[in-house]
Parts: sequence; structure tokens; C-alpha cells
Amino acid sequence: MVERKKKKATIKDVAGMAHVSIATASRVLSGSDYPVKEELKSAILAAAQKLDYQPNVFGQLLRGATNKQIGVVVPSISNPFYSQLFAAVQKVCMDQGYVPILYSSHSDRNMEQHYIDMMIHYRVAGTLLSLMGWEPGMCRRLEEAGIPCVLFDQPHEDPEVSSIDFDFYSGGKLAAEYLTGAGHREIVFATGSVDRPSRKKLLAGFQAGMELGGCSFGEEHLVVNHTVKGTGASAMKDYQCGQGLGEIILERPYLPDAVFAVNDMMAIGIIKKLETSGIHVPVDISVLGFDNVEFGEMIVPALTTISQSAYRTGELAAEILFESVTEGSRMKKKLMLEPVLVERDSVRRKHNKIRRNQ
Amino acid sequence: MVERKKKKATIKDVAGMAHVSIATASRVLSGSDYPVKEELKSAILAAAQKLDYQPNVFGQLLRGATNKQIGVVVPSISNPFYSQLFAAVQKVCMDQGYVPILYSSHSDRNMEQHYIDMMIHYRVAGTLLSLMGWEPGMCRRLEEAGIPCVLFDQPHEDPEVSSIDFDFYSGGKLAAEYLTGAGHREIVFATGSVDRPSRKKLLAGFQAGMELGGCSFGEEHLVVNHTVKGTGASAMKDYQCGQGLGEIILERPYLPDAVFAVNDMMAIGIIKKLETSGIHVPVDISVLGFDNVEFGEMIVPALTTISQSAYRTGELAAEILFESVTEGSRMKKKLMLEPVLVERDSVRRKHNKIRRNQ
DNA sequence: TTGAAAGCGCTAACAG
DNA sequence: CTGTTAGCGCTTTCAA
Repeated sequence: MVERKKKKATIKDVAGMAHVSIATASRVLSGSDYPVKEELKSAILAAAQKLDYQPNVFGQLLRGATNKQIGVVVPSISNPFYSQLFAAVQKVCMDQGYVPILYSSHSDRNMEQHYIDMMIHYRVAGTLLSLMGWEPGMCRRLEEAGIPCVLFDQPHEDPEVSSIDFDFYSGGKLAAEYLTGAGHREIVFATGSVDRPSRKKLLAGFQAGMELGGCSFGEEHLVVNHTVKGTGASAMKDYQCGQGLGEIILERPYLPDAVFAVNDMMAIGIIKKLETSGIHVPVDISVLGFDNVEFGEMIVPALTTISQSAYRTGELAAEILFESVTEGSRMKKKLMLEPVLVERDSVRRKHNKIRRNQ
Repeated sequence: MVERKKKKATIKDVAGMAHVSIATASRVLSGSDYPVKEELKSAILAAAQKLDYQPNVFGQLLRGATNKQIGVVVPSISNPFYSQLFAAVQKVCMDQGYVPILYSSHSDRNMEQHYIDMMIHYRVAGTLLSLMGWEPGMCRRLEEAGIPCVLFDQPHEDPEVSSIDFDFYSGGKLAAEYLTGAGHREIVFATGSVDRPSRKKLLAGFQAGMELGGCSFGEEHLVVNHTVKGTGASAMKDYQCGQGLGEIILERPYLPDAVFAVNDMMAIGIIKKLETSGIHVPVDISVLGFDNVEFGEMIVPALTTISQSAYRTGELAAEILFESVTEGSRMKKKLMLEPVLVERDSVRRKHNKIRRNQ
């Protein structure tokens, strides 16, 4: 049986060993610039060293120090979009001497609420949130507790809170324009439940883009797979949703020219289903994704997609959060990221001549 | 300008409003079963409600309560193996009323050390560690601080600490046996730097398996790609490493029958490089992965691999951790997970007859 | 059944 | 320059 839990040295122990008061000990140990005689200073440092002294955070925190943790809520950690985003957040936090804490909500409103309570409880210095459910109250509670927050990923249109938004409407429009521009006419919009604000905007933009491209877009062009069992939006769930979408598409009387999927993992699921059914992408049908997840580049054919840079989003969100956290700025900022097309191999260019008839 | 940070109600406020002492207030608010007159109890609860009282964790923690957080250190969050593993950990922690905190070390020994210090600093209730660098001291510091830990993913052979190990040696052997058994003779072992304990064992097992399969394994069958710039083991890094590996293989005078990659992301990189060079998997060459990452199932061809179940690993690790955390068990446990082959589409079965000669 | 008070470890205001 | 002390919010003796 090993020696049990030897008690940690406190500042009092250090002070004792160095024959000074705890006040002086505190002054040098907390790195204050308060003047202390060199002699004592080194004695204290030596004692601290010998005792392997480390300040008790809870003492400091109770005293009023700020908890240098940043709470981050995302729907799913296994979805590469969010893990890449988190990597960026981590980097920025690190540089600022903070440490991010990740909460995965599985897109469950209760969990989101639970984690927000948690963060208030631990008095984190700031929060980064991707919230599915959202009532104005949620962020207010954080603000009341003096915790700055910035929303990302899901647009919520609240002037009272900072956010880094992605222009989903333009994204949808760009998708439609690119696809029609490439000569496709019969284009399908493939998605899971259109429950999130992001998807609603994407769809609206897509419809607008189709019209601009001179294509009709009716009920029959909207392919929805509702059969996602349980809540949660893991990579696997989206992929499976995509597989289901692929099936639905295969069951149609005729294949569309192209399909636009609401995110990359779904697009990958669709491609997989098509390929294993002998339909080749992009020769038989084109598939366009959305997100620009790293994985998209790794598959064959490499996924053509619309980039909502996960890394950039995380970086920006963290940066504007720190403006509030460290500078105590009360200013609410709204940043809008524009979509960028990433052309790879999953969409075929039909080199369409000038649209003349049909 | 919005109302600023109204101070949170303390137990004193609640006691005041309910006209009781803070002692009695504490007794009911902390859910103790200490007897308190019903009348006062409800008055206190009502006051707490009205003031939106929430206990200050730091007070409780300073007082000696345990911090119900679990620290988890992994090399990379964007690698699906670890994000899946973490999902399992999260689930188990949740059920126990704890919350996991994720640290991504980028396989950097200094970071690992840094995060361990962090966890000691925050006096987490327990830790789950995948450590690249490892000296006996690392866990001892945790144990001294009274923080139980369990190692996973990287074997370290220390009887003083619990671990859930994967049998990498058997894994390597299984890989070689399967590949030779499928009729392949010229088989290559593809890897990044053989720096981690896990890879060394894998290689040793592979060599043994090759011998058992009656195949020679010499220098020329070991393909190493050292050109991984910087530290870190993100999914992307491994993938790129795989691409490099693919290139090396393509440059050889003749193509091997099969290649065994040290992890799935590398295998995917290899496949991608081969496919884009007109070499088809598995008709021209077979590729076997290792890890059984979800993503392997999503590509075409679906990746045949050896399963080191990320989810199961995380689940087990968390479970044996909680035996120490909640039951205060001092027992050190060593669990060993055996490899399982997951047959999909990236390895071709040559239907070899009984090995007779050669 | 209730309350007063000590003390967890730390920092800062104040007094020497 | 150094030390004494109050107090952050909480739980838990100990005394009433």
C-alpha cells in the first residue's frame, strides 16, 4: 500500500519555513511587484520549491480571481466540423493563458441548458456557444452573471449578444448558382429535418439561387430524411442520414443531375450509397457538400463543397470573445462569414452552352 | 448600457431573507438530512428560489468538497479515434454526475506535463491519460495529490497505475496472419515514426505474424514516412503521412501485394494517393488499416481494419477510473483488449490454396 | 432543533 | 519593507 495523499503545502507552510509572514509569502508567490527584500524573496522561493508549493486555486478563486476557463458548447464532438473548430478555439485560448472546456450537447436543448448552468456555476471567464434551442433568456443569464458569450454556427439574430455568423442564405444561393452554372438542371436539396435556423436559411438561399439559374424548384426537389433516431448529431448520424437520403434518391423514377447536401457528412453518406449501388459520382450524378470538413478531401472522389471554415469560425469566435473577456468591452459584435466554393471532384462540369431552350 | 453584473446571492442573503442563521440555511440548502423544522425549511427554500440562489462552488471546494471534474488527455481531438473515445467517456461521467474536461496535447510531452499540472491544480477527481512521453514520475505526482488515474491507448507497463491496454502485439500478428492467409506474400508495413510504445509492439507482432505466415520480413518491407512536420497527430497529419507513404510505395520498382497501415487515417491517405494514381484498391493492391475509426466505413472502398474500439476503450477506462474515484479503491487494474478483425472491402482475398512450397 | 464561530487558502487593506 | 487581520462563501463542529 502506497503512501496516501500527503497533504499539499499551503502558503502558511511556506511562510513558516522561510520565517516570514504569510503576507510577504503571498506577495512574492503571487508574483506581485510589491517590494520585498531580495533576501527574503529568495528564501521564500526556496521554501516553496522544497515543499513543492502550488497555490490552491479555490482559495484564489473564492477571493475573487477570475477562473481562466472558457466554456465551449457544441452539438457533437465527433463531428469533424466541431472538432476542427475546437482546435482553433484551443489555440487562441492557450495563447491567452486560458483553457477551454468542451461540452457536447448532442443537440439536446436540455443538455444545452444544463451545460450553461454548469458554466455559470464554475464562473468561467467566457463562453462560446452553438445553440440549437434558443430562447432570449439563455444568454441573459450568462450576461447577468457577468460572463461574456459569443454565439456561433447557429444564427439567432439577437442584437444583445455577439456572434460570428455564417451567411447561410448566400451559401445556399451559391450552391444553386454553381450547380446550375455547371449545366445541371434537375437538382435536389438533400437534408435531415429542417429544424435549425441554419438549414432554413440555406434552403431559402438555395431556392433563390435556383430561380436565378432559371431552374424550377418545387416540392419534388426537396428530399428530407426524417428517420434519424434519437437526438444528437454525431458524424455517424449525419452519415447515416446521408445514406438514407441516397436511398430515397435511388428510389425515384429517374436520377437527378445533381444533389446538394446540407453538410459534408451527409454528402459522404450519399456518395457512399450511390457508389455501392453502381452509380458513379460525378459521372452519373454530381454531389455538392457543405462545410468543407477535412474528410471531404480524403475520399474518392474528393468532395466539392462550400466552405464554412471550421477553423476560421472557431478562431474568430474566440478572438471576439477575448475582446470582452480581457478588455471588458461591452460592445456586441456581429461578424458575418461569406461562403467560398471549394472545387474538387464530386461535381461534373457539363460545360453548358448558353442556356437556350429547355 | 445594460445593467452590470448584479452580484450573486450568497447563503447569507438567503438566511437573512428567511430570518434564520446561515448554519440552518446551509443545512437545508446543501441537502443534508440534519433535522430542521419544516416551517423554516420551506421559508429557506422559498428565499433561495426568490433570490435565484446557487451555491458558490469555490466556497464548497475550498471547504474540502471534491471537484466533480474528470481530466482527459488525448493526443488529438480532431482524430476520430479520440473523439469517439471521448464520447464514451463523456457518457460514463455524465451518468456518475461528473463532467469530463478534455485536453488535447498534440503528442507534445511538454503539453502533457502542462495539462497534468493543470489537473492537479484544479484538483480534479480523476484523470484518463493517453501519454506519449512517459516517465514514472508523471503519474506519481497525480497519485500523491490523491488523484486516481488510468492510462489508455499507449501501453506503459507500470504496475503502480491502472490501465486499459490494447494488445498491440496480437494486433500486429493478426494483421500479418490475415494478410498472408488471404494469399498475399509481398506485404509492407507502413508507418510514421516508430516512436510510441504502441507502434513498436505493433511492428514486433507483425514481424512474428509474417514469419508464422511463412513470409520474409526484412528492411525492405518497412516503409516509414518521417516527414511529418512539427509535432501533433491530427487526423490531417496522419492522412498526409499516409499520402507520403503512398508515394513511397508508388516509387518502388514493383508494387507489393498488400500494405498494413499503422492506423486508419494513414490507410485512408494511402488509398487516396493510390487511387488518384490509377492504382485501384483492392484489385491492384490491398490495404489494411488499424483502429476501426467510423470514418473507415464511409469511404469507397470501405476500409478493412483491425478494431481497437475507441468507444469501448473510453467506456472501460472511465469505468475502472470510477472504481477508484467513487469507491476509493486503491486496487490497480490492468485490462487488456484483444484485437478483432473487421472485414470490409479494401483487402482482396486471393483464395490461396494450402501453402505448399515457398 | 437552532445559532455562533472556526477554518478551508488566499490576497489586500491597513498598521507598523 | 513587513506583519496582522479581515473576509471571499461554505460546511460543520460545538454549545445552547
